[in-house]
Amino acid sequence: MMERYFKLNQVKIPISLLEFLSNKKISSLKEAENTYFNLDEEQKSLLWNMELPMLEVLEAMQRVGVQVDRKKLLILEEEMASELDRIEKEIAEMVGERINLNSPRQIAFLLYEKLGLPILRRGKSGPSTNEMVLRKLLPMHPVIEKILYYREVSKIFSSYVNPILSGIDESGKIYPTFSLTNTQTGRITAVEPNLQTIPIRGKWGRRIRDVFVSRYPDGYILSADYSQIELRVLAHISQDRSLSSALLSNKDVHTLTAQEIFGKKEISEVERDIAKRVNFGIVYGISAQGLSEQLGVDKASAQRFIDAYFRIYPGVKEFIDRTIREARTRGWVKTLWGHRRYLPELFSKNKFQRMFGERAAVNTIIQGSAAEIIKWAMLKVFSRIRERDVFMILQVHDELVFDLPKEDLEWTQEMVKREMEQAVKLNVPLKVDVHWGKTYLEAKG
DNA sequence: CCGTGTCTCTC
DNA sequence: CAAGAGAGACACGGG
Repeated sequence: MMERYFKLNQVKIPISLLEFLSNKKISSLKEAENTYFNLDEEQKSLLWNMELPMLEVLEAMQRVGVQVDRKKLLILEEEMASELDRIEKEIAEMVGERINLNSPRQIAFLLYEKLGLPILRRGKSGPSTNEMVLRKLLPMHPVIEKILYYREVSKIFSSYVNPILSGIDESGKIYPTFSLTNTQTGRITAVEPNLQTIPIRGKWGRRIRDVFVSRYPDGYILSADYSQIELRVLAHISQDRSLSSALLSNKDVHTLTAQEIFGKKEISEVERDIAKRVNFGIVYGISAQGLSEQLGVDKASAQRFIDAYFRIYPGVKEFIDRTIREARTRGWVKTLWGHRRYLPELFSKNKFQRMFGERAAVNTIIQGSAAEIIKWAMLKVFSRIRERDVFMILQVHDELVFDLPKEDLEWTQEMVKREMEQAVKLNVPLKVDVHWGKTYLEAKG
């Protein structure tokens, strides 16, 4: 699609950016002009100091592309194709017929009609066969395990192996497209391919990461990611004392939350995992319903976890209440640097819609402010690498990825860590972990 | 061909 | 049912 522009003193402003900042669809140049002059000072400052400069950074990243080891990927393609073929035959032998394993409907017929397994959950168009359900059915029939494995392999094969192979140019690179204006929260998105969702767990997923390499013969891929950036933003905005002091002293927040929730010092892996999910839940705008699903416990127990959380972190509770109150009166929320999200859902007749609006209000402030911090960091880092052989190749929400010659390794890791950690000043420190290696897989620690 | 639903991957 | 933000493959049904 052609990008539309609004011209102001020789500067071409993409209309998408005006739409993004004003949360409004713009259909004519006249409307763009009105919208621009109706932006408040904070939003104009965002446009000129953040979004327009970011456009240049993203355009540079798109031109630079990402180097792929084509030979490695071709080997992987063959291995996966024969693996898929093997599983398909095994399943056919087991159940006596060939079915399309990509079809949820055919899977459902096999499991619930033919094999008579219990229906644990229904969707809009029939019984569910999603991963959660299948895991519960695992002990009841040996074919379940194979279906799950088929899905794991075929997902990666069709989403990554084929698209990446067909996207490679003569120099062995792929060129994802980044968008600044696609999300409600200010995050950046990537398409064709979506390199923000490259698998990380599982053996086949790791093999995909292993095909992304440096463009320099002896070069490195370097990855720098913020540690707990959303919790740090939450601590900063809410000013909650326990959360802030935990992050100040670099404690493991999930363990600390677990210690407080369960009221003891020694925390098991399971207990820490529960606390971790509660911490995430807060960032997502928690509900007892949602948390109970995540944890596999009843709603009352989930509610008890939430209550316990708010007793330990009362500042967070106040932040959430204040946010929803303000959102209801103004109809919108804003991030630390002033990006707005309008929330008409808050005034819906539908209860779920209203609750959704409340969760989105909380989440947008946290996720959106974190997105702004990374943008500031990208701008600073970009200005320092623009005359060098170091390339910024990806942004994955809390992570920046670089491709660099061997001799720039020390300079880059030191510079990136400093610029990211000092990008903005919060009430709690920002922490960045840096890893590097010959491939993107190695660069993830 | 296109929209909708399901599923699965990321942060 | 339904925890936030996304991309995208695939099946399927309507046109």
